[in-house]
Amino acid sequence: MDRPLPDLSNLRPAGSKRSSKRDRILGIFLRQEGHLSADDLSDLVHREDPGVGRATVYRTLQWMVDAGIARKVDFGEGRSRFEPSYRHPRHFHLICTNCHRSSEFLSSDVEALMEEIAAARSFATKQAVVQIYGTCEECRTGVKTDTIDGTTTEAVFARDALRIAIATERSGLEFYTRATGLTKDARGRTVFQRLAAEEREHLSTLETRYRELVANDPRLESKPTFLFFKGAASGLFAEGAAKLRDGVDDQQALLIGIKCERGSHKFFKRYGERFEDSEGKRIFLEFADEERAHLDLLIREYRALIERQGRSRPARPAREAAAKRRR
Amino acid sequence: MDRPLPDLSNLRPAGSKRSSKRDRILGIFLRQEGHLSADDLSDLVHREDPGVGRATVYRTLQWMVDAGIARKVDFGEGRSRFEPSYRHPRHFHLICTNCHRSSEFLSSDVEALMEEIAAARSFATKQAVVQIYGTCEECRTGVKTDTIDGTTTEAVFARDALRIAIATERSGLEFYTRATGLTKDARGRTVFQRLAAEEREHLSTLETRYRELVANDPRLESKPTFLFFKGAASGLFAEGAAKLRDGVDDQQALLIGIKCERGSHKFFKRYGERFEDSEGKRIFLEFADEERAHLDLLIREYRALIERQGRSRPARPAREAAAKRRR
DNA sequence: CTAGGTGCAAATAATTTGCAGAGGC
DNA sequence: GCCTCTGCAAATTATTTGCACCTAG
Repeated sequence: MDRPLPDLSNLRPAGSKRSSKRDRILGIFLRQEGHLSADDLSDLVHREDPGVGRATVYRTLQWMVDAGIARKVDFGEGRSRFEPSYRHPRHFHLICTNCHRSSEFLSSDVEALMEEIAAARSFATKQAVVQIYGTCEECRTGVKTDTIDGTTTEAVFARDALRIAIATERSGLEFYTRATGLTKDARGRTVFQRLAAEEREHLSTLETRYRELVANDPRLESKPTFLFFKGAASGLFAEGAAKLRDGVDDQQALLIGIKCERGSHKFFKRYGERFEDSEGKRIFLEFADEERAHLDLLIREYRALIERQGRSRPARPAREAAAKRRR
Repeated sequence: MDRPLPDLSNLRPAGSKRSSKRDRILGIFLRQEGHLSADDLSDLVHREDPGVGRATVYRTLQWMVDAGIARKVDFGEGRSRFEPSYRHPRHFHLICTNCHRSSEFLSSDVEALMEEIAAARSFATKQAVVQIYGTCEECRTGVKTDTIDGTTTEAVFARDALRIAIATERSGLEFYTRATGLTKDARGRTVFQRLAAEEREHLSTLETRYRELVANDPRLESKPTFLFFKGAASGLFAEGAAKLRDGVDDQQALLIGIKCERGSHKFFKRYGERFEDSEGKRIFLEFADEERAHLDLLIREYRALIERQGRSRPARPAREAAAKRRR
């Protein structure tokens, strides 16, 4: 279970020096999993090098937080804990008040709601803390359960990112397949066909990647969900496909496709951007690019259709909206 | 702005005694607004009665938390703060890292998501903490804004409860009005008519109550939203009304109505129950009862319709489901 | 009378700081 | 050589506890 350790050799916050002690503390910190308190870390360091003072550990932790290597978390125990942020997405916590272990999760839905609330209060959010206190399954039933700890978060996050991307692709594929069948205009049909083919191809790429990831660590598949998302993106296409069923003309079909791709692009971009470098981040960002390409294709096609039809009235707002989203 | 102070004379957690000091500390605590630290409170108490030791303040605060009079909150400052829980619903916080003030909010949507997440991890939730750290409007723009503090939370909560109830009633009224127009069966029409009439009546009751509340404190109306809900309940009826527009038969209309009332009842009940005694709580619980009555009426009518039609097949599952929700 | 409640001072516990010496650049 | 880092011990801050005394029930 050795994690690739980051190359932090160039990491040096403003006006700070390297030092062997600091390097050692950092190394030990990154090698640990879970949430260490300053004292925990100090003890660990002492075991390897008794000549390191507690104050230095505190100072180094502060430095790590400033440098973005670590994050301070507070579980209301009257002391701070620290977690590495390298390749470790920002997340929320479920905290067992019985065994004092914590398990991590992320919810795009909760984040979206918090953003809305902050916006409603004109509050500029810097950071959000979500902590659910209670009793974990193991403490209640005695049955050992697969957990997500600091060591596995990254892999589980990548797994969930892939799952979401795959679900979205599937949903998109169905949408475009259906749209192809419905479109009357030959040119429009070609576009939908092309998009369907692309989705199919990406889908198989993603599925292969998923299989590889799981093959790497077979326990991965049974780990609980880390990223909760409630179909934020994949739901869009399902909704779009449902609308197609109600019967729409070519122009409407394109508009629905545009809406889906735009929403999807936005979701994946936003999610990809908020993470530290990680596989999951890369999956989201790559996927966002693809959705973006589809979106551009659809918009181009939509404009062409409008021109051919001479129905330019609805074109203007759509183009403006598209331009706005882009800035 | 004097708040009615609670009658806590009988308040006495297991094996505890009255004492004049404790009463004095409690009184001062309840008279304050905002989130006091133990030291803040200790200083306040000293001003009135210098003969009270800091330790007693700490002990009394602990006692208040045990007795459910106060709640401990931790804003990551390295010390605890306390807020009164009497007539003060559990809530979440927006915390300004600049002026160190905090403002309160509640989101049924966030809570619902957290419940789902906890359930997915088989985690028994005891308490949830949601804190949004950032910069408040006033600190950014310099413009004073209406805020919600400990003193006003209860009134704002009541206002929001009424607003939600009113929105739901409006939405329900529209639903039943439309359903009345659509129903072919005379008896079914009577039921919808009756429900529409009831909604209209309740609506005017609620609106009167809202006007009274606002008349009591004119600043109330401009206070920011405390309870965010995203149409959790009122959205149901809008959805139902949309379905009616697609054309449904009497039986389906009843089923849609049942679904709406059930969702609405559940929402208001759940919300009402989670609060300490307060106007908002009462509004929610009364409203839940009303929705419940409507639900029963609709279910009764649905059964009668099924019997008359001799189409008993779908009746069974619907009744069972209804029975299940009831336990 | 007796189980709590209370003040005071001392104890803990987590974290910070002053200072003199060590070490990176 | 200068500026930062480091250890150590002392200081600070929030909170708890021991103990002798006090008070409500």
